[in-house]
Amino acid sequence: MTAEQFIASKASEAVKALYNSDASASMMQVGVTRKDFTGDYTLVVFPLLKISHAAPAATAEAIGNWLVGNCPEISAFNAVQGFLNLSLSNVYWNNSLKSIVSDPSFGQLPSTGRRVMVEFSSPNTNKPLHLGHVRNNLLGSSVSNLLKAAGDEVIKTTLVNDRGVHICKSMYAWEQRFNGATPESTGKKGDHLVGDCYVEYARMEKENPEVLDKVHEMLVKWEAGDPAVRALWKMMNEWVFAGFEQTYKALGISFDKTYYEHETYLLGKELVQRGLDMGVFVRESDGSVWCDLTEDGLDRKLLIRSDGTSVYITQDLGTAERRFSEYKLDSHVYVVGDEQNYHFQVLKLILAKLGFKWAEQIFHLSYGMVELPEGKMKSREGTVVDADDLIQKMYDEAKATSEESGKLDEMSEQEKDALYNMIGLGALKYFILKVDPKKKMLFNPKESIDFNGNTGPFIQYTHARIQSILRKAHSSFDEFKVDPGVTLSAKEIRLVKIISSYPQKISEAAASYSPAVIANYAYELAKEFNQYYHETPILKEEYTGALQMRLSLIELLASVLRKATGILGMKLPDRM
RNA sequence: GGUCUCUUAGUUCAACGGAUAGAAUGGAGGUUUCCUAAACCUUAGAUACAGGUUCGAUUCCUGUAGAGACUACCA
Repeated sequence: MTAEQFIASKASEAVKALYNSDASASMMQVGVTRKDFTGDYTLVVFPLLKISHAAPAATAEAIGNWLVGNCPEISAFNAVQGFLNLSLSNVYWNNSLKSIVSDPSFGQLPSTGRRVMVEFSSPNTNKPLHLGHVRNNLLGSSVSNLLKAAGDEVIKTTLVNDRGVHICKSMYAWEQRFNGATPESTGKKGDHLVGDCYVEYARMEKENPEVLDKVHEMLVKWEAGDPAVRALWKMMNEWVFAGFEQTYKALGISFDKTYYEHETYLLGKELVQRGLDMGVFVRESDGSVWCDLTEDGLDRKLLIRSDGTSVYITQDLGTAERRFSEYKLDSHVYVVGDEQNYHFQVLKLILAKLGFKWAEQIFHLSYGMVELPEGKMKSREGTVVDADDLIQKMYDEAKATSEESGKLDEMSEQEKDALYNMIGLGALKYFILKVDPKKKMLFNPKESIDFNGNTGPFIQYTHARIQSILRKAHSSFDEFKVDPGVTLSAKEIRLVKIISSYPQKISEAAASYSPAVIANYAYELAKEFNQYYHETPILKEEYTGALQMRLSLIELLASVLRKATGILGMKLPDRM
C-alpha cells in the first residue's frame, strides 16, 4: 500500500468516526505536500465539506486531530485553509525504507494476466531510418518495457512494408542508373544505398514523368511473380534489412515477431466478403467495395478497388483479425504517428461493425511528429536527420566530453568505447522519451543534444557517483542494513518518499502509455539525490547505524534509477 | 470547406480541477584543501485573447486569433 492510499484509508476512518458518514473514494484527495509547507502528505478537505457541514479550516482541524490521536504513524498535522498537511513518523519512514530494500522485485507490478501486442517501427524498405523513426522505435520499445513492468505479457512486433510502388521506384532507379552497385562495392550501408536509389528516382521522375508507367509495370510484374523482378526485389530488400538490423542493434531495439507486408497484403479480403454478407459493406456497380461511415460523422471508406485489388486498410483489418485470434490478445497497441489518427479511427469502427468485440481493445498510441526549426523533415529538401548519423554524432560528443574531463584514464579502450556508446545513446533516448508522446517535439540539429541539466547523462552521472561511494564503503561492509531506531533526516525522508512512489509511477505511466512519466520521475530522483549529496557527506558519518542506513538508501536509489531508466532503454555506468 | 490537435519564461520541456505554475538551458552572480564541478547554491523571467462553469481553472465549456495534421481507387 502506498503512503497516499494509507492516508486516504485512515482519513476515511476519521470521517466515519467524526461524521458517521462514508466518503467516496473520489472525495479522498491525497497528494504530496508542497515544498513550502510542513508535512509529508496533504489531504484536500474541500470535497468533504458536504459531509462535515463545517468550514474548511474547522473540518481539517477535526480530521487532523482524530488522525494524530488514533494513528501512531501520523505524528503531526497543520491545516492551511482547506489543506490538511500530515507528517508521518520516523518509525513509518524507517520501516518503509527497510521493506523496500528487502523487496528484490520492487517496481515489478503483479501480473495482470493481460496479453498485449505492441506494433512499432514498421519501416518502409525504400529509405533509411530517420529521427521520426527513432522516436517511434524508442517509444514502442519503451512502452513494451513499461507494460511488462506493469504486469502485462507483451509481444513486440513490427510490420515491414517491403512491397508496393515505393519499393519499385528504388528498384527501377537502381536498374537504370546504378551500374550494379552493391553495399560491398560502394562501402555503403544497404539501407542508405537503396535510399540513394529512391532519391535518384525522384530526380528521374521530375525529368520525365513517364518513368512512373515503367514503375507500375514493374509492380504488376512483381505481383505476377516475375522471376527477374522478384530477384531484384529480394536482393535490395536484403540490403535494407541488413542495414536496419545494424541500426536496431545500435538503438537496442528488438522484436519478438516480424511480419512482412508481402505476406500479409492479401489478408482482409475474406473479411470484406463477410462484411458484404452482413450488409455493413456495399458493392458499387463498378465492383468497388465501400463502408459507409457517414452516420459516425466520417466519410465513406474504400475497401476494394474497382479492379479488385485491396488497399492499405484492407490489410490492416486482416492482420488485426489474425493477430487477435492467433495470439489470443487482450489488447493491441499500435505505435503510429498522429498523422494516421483518422486511419485508426476508421479501422476500429469498421472492425466493430464486423462484430469484433476486441475492436475497442485496439489502442492507437498516437505520437506527435518530430519537427525541425524550419518545420517538418522533408527528404526531398535534404532536411532529414538520419538515424545512423545522429547516433554516431552522439557517440562523438560523448567521447569529446569524456576526454575533456579526463576521468577515464584507467579504462581500457574497449571499456571507453562502451561508455561513450552508453552516454551518447542515453542522451538521445532521454531527450526523446522525456517528452509526452502525444505532443509534437522539436529537434534543433544546430544545438546538439545537451549533456548537462535535465538530460540522460545527468542521471548516468548521478548513478556513477553513487557507485563510487558504494565501492569505497564496501571496503568496510559486505552489506548494508537499516536498524529500526535510526532517524532519517528531512532530505532522507524525501528520498524515501520519492522512491516509494515508484510503483505508482509505473501504473500511472502504463495507464497513459507514457514513458515520459518515468523519465521525469528518474530525473526528479536524481536531482534530489544530487542535492542530498552536496549537503550530507555520507562516508564521513561516524555513527554506524546512520552510515549504514544512508548506504542502504543510496544503494536502493541507484537500483531504482537503473530500473526506471531501464524502461527507457538506457544503461547506467559505474563510473564516467 | 469539413473533422481533429496544439498554443505555458528568450528557447526546450513539466504541472490526476487544488495552495505562491515547476525544471532545464541561455542571462547575471557565487561554490573545488570536502564521497566525481557532466554537480551544487543565489537571482531575474511565462499560462495567446475574451467570456462562462465553481469554494478553486494552465487544466473543463463557448467564442476569437495563430500553428499543424487529416480529408487518395498512396502506404
